Amino acid sequence: MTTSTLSRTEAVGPKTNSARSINRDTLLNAALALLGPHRSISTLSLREVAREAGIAPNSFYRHFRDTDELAVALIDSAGAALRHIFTEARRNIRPGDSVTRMSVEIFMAQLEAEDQLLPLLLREGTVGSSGFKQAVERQLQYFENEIHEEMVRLENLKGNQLEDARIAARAITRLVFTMGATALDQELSDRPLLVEQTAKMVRMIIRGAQSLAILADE
Amino acid sequence: MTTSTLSRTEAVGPKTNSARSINRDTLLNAALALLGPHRSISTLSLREVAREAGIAPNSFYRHFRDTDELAVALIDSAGAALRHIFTEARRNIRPGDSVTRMSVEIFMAQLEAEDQLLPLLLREGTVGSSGFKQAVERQLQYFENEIHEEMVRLENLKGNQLEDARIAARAITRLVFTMGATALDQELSDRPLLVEQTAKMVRMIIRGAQSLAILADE
DNA sequence: TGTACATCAGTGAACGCGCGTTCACTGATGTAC
DNA sequence: TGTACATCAGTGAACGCGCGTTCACTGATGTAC
Repeated sequence: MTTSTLSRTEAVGPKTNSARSINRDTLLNAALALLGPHRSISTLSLREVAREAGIAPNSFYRHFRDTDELAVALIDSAGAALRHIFTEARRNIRPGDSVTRMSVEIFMAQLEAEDQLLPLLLREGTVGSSGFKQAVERQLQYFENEIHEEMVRLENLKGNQLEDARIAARAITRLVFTMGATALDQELSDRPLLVEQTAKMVRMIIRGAQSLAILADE
Repeated sequence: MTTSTLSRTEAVGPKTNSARSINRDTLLNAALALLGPHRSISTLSLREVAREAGIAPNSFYRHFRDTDELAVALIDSAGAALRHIFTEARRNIRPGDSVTRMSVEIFMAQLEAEDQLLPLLLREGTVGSSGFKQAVERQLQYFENEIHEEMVRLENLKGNQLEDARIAARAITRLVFTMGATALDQELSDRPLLVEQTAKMVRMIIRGAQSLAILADE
């Protein structure tokens, strides 16, 4: 996982050539530092990122073919961060409402992460080159699979059936990320409300999926 | 509502000065023509739009202060298109599943509209200037209100209660637009499946909201 | 341990380009007397 | 109906700027003999 604040040209001395201190991560962090609610990945310029990273513009090419390749790498980093959060969430699962819990955990992680990694996944997923979009879809797929797996596991225990658990998982995925992206634009004081709302939405979907499954059984 | 193909400089003769044929709509349509799945509003340049519209770059300023103002106008057009679709959908409502029906109607309208108006509402809503974002939120709010109203109306008839119908309406809104935006990037042949999935998601939410309401009653 | 060489991440200078914005202008249309 | 004037949507030329990309380069590091 990218840690978002690497040493970045840590005063090895001015103008030290070939200091070997710059690598792909340095550039990714520089890009992250430039992003924000009003700034999307696709508007980042090569020169800008290079400037932020403290290297000459043409040095960028030593690490990435172009800014699109950097964008994809950024998304993959976000995916890694996501995986990390899942692992943590699993560790603290209480039985009963763990899907909701996992989802909300992700939601909150989006809000609290000091880097802007996670929001990229949905906020930016709908615009950009096709390579970039595919990278985003790949990561969302992972989220979806995790949620699905967890739903099936829990519902097997309970003896219920879930109709189209996969569709429910997909709905949850999209909702959580959309709400997360929305929340980032809101006042800090509104966030607890949004967290609660999102949890409710997730519960509705799960409950609805169960209910429809029971109907289908009869 | 913007009709997406106005007469656009309809051969009045070459170089006819002050032909009065160019207006805000002409520029909006030019902008629309440039947009597509890989092109977001925020990347449109003033010169590009002017070129597409067939006017000199500086003439742009006669109609809009800058491209951001044009972006907001575009979103408002999308809102008008949305309202139109709602009116149509209402006209053909069958009792029983009309919220789902309305939602899916919107979803399909997104896919079929030859102009790219509707997708803008969610696809682009998460990036851009704050003025732009607010414009998007305003239009989504309208969608949400319509769905909410319809849910309450129907459920009153049925004698059920809906817990947090507003939250359910919000969830439906976000889902429908996200799925619509996703669908635009997929193969045409995959779309029927996505329509069905989206309908199911909406049903899950409605059903879940009902179910949670009944629980809360007991 | 030395020497020769390949590799690799960095450099400054330069290119042509599209951009947003400004300027002073033109000529058609609408309005007042 | 004429004349004078204001308004308004268009114009071409020019500006300075940041951009992506290229070039030939430098000098440190790693490897072979």
